Amino acid sequence: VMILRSRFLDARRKRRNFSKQATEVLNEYFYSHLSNPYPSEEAKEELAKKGGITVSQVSNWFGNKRIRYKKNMGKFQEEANIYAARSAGDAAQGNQGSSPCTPSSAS
Amino acid sequence: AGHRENARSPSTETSPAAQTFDWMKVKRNPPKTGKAGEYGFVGQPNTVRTNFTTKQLTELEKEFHFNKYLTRARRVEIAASLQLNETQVKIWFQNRRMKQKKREKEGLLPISPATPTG
DNA sequence: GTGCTATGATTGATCGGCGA
DNA sequence: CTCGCCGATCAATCATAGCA
Repeated sequence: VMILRSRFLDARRKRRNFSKQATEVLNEYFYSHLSNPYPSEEAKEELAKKGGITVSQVSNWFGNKRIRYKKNMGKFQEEANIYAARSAGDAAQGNQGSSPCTPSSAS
Repeated sequence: AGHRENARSPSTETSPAAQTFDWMKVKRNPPKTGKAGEYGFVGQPNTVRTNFTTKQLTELEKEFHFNKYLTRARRVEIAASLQLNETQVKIWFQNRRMKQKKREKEGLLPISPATPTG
């Protein structure tokens, strides 16, 4: 390696942390669907809108979150508890029957 | 489309907050990029993501501008020219196309979500 | 001003589904 | 049945932000 790495370093890498609001919405969904944190395209759009970020950013967030969560589950137990308590009563844990929860606010 | 798993680990249920769901156990097979002619043995899985050189990327991009899709013949030429696998060239073009699509999509409505009566 | 962790973005390559 | 493409995702890494 050495060398060559001096790419102009695409300014793209320039990033800024998401707002508290965005993180809140994302984490809420993630832990509310910890059994299957794979939001559909629609759900992503909804989350993007609520968090004031783009759909791609939502996808990136979930991608990173999933990988990092399973790589260090212990590190997220705290967060898991916090958000789990907030939604307490959603499709999250040993929920096989899956309730017909469809709070999709119809306009 | 994607995974549809939802199984939970049979054991380890003492923790109420987080079991071990199936998606957490998902593991990807190691890359079979059988990279040869560089180091080590030939045909030995690299097990690591290949790092394309600037030259290779430049050539690939140039070709991409020429045509978004490759023909078998063209692919063989490029692969040999850049010393890459045909599969790598194929995959690169696929990822490239997806990237283009994403770019077009983003530079279209991220600024004006048209939110009437928010 | 230095060192480490947290986090968003990038990207080569994989997975499953489709169609030719 | 094989092969390329698409869409989504994985997994490793880059580069920066944030904190002590």
